[in-house]
Amino acid sequence: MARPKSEDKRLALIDATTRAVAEFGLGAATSLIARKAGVAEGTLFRYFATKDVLFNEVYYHHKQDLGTELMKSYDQSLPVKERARKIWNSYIDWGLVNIDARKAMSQLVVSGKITKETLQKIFDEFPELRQLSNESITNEYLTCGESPFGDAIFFALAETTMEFAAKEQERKQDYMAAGFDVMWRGMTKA
Amino acid sequence: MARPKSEDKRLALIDATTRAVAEFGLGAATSLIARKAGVAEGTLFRYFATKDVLFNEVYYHHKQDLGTELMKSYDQSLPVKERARKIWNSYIDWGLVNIDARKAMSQLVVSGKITKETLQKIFDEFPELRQLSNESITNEYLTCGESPFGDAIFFALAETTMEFAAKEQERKQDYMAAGFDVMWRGMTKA
Amino acid sequence: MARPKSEDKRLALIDATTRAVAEFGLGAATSLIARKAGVAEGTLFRYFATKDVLFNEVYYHHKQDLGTELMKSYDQSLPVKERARKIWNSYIDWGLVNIDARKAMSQLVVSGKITKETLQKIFDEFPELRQLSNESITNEYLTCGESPFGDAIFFALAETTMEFAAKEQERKQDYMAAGFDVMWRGMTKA
Amino acid sequence: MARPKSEDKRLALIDATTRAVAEFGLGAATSLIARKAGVAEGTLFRYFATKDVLFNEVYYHHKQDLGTELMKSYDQSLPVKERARKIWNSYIDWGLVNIDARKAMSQLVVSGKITKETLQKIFDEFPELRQLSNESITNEYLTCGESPFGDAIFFALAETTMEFAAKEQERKQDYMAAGFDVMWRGMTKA
DNA sequence: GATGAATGAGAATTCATTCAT
DNA sequence: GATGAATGAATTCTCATTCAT
Repeated sequence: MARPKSEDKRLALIDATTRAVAEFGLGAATSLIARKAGVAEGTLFRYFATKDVLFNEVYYHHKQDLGTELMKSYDQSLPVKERARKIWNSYIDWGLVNIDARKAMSQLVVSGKITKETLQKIFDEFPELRQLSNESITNEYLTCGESPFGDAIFFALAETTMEFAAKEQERKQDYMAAGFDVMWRGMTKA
Repeated sequence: MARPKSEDKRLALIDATTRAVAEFGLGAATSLIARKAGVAEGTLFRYFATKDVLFNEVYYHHKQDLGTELMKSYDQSLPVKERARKIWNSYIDWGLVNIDARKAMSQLVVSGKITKETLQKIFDEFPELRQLSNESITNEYLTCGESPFGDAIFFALAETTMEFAAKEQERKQDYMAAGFDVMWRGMTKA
Repeated sequence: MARPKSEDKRLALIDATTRAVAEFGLGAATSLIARKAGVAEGTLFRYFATKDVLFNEVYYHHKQDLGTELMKSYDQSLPVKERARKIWNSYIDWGLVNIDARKAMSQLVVSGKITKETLQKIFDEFPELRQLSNESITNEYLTCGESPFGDAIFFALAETTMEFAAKEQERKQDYMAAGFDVMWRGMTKA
Repeated sequence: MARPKSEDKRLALIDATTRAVAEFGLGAATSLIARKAGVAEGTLFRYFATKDVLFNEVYYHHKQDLGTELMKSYDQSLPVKERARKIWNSYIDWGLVNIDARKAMSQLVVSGKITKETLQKIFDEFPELRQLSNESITNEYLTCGESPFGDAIFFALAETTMEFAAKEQERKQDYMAAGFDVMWRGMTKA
């Protein structure tokens, strides 16, 4: 098969990259990453052709992980607001657990190193989640179905909420509720 | 006293850094920056001791510029909502004019290279702006005067709005209004 | 286990450094050293973490070489004076053969770049040689067993002798004998 | 006159260089030296055309200072041995007082940066001192009048003595006497 | 005559990537 | 397939020296 030998090593490299980027930024050396992953310097390049490819795969990996996590909370049977709140809470929780992933990704997004292809792949993968924001948004200034802006706002608010919840974990519940409140009141009509 | 150090060169370097970082990320070489600024490589280091110091000053410069710009729109005599809207609009406008600054800063914030001192200096500089969000926020989950979280949400929403307004400039007014709407409804009571 | 690190390259680098320092002083560029050694610039730093580490290893290498050489002349069965003379002659000879090493080391010793650890390592390595000067020194002003001062004098005289012997190699025997004479008469009683 | 304005500044620069080289080696930056001397960076080069010229003048300055100091102890009326001892003691004392000068000079001598002209100038300046060693040396292996080697040995022993006296100042008298003893016994006949 | 801003050629060191083992 | 030695271009930063003020 095309995929090289060990899936373990692949994951170890992705994990090591996440931690290295969280700690040292995008300038983290590939040799450091390899060391953190417990593999040889050269091995990294057998799994990922270049550092940028590695970065894209790291980004994709975590986004997918997050998406999967959120889907577990997606419950069609719930009323829209409760459906949204469950997703929201899962999102914040994921962020608090995957601190390094969040740090690494915040650098990756703005770096310009994540390709359109990577972004598209993720976009395509969880249509249900996007649908959710479509359902809840009702804003007179935006034509209906203006999902990308709604998505972005949802994420932006969630990111902000996470940041504060991470800093003051004991007030996590407060921030979670307050953030959701802002999001919900902001994005839905009356 | 020989030649005085030139404020022009300082500004040229800050501007060059902004453009270089917007285009190439934080890895942009100091030699490139110096070339863009029209000065010798060594000159850069007479104005900024290290690349990180340069980055901090670039960040500070733009934040201050933004703050000053917003303060021009700050009109105590207006009702709170209109006061907030004027600031909001100025913010979005600033972001659309200073595209490179915005790109550069988004990388700088998450990079971990901006020191606490720099952040504090900016924080201290525009107390009126922070007061504004205090006045408008009324959220049952947040104890009154929870300004930092409110600030952060304001900024996060504005950033998101800018991004979309920048991508589709012809719909700038729509995004501006929609963004403000989300912010206002989200952050104020009823 | 891939290629092993090559002892040849290590030695080539030490040799190249010795020659470069002898010719250009401690300011000799690492790029020049690498070129002289026939390796890439980066390679130098895989063998020696920094230029200073390289310098310490160069110093250690030659001191050890010298010590080993002297030990070959160490003959316990000879009367003390003859034992000392053999060592002395070996020392001068070593210096005349290893001209670059001597030049390089004279710069290294006074540079302050040789660490205490390096000096200690060498000190510990050839106890017999230090014992020799202990045996011969009998000076009424110094308490017996004042070896470090005796050692230093032995070396200082030998260095001086080498210098002159190197400049006028045809009179090497004269300088060798005269130097030893000064040393022996100076350091022993009657 | 040819000499530029202030002799004070000249001396301040020589002194600053001495201290800077003692502390940081020959790599000490000219800007640091200027700062230590309390003058502007550019001023240094109005007094000394290049860094190497500066180094030569520093060397010359201290050697001359030392020579002058020794000449104060030169007393033709004393018997040779006592004449020599007084000089010896002055030498050691000078070294203990001028620690930075000694450190700086030890680096300068071996650096290859001191020109033949500088060395010659000093050589010519104190003929009496060289004569002294001529008078005292009587070594069967060295043809009479072999002054340079005798000089060198005298200096080498004195340097070594200084080093130890500097390290253990409370035993200065012991080292002074022991060093002289070695020198005298070594260099004179019976 | 003094100043210190400006310069740009190097300096040491790093690092993504290649390739012999 | 894995390894890690080797590479050399690129990077940040330094510094002797020049020259406008």
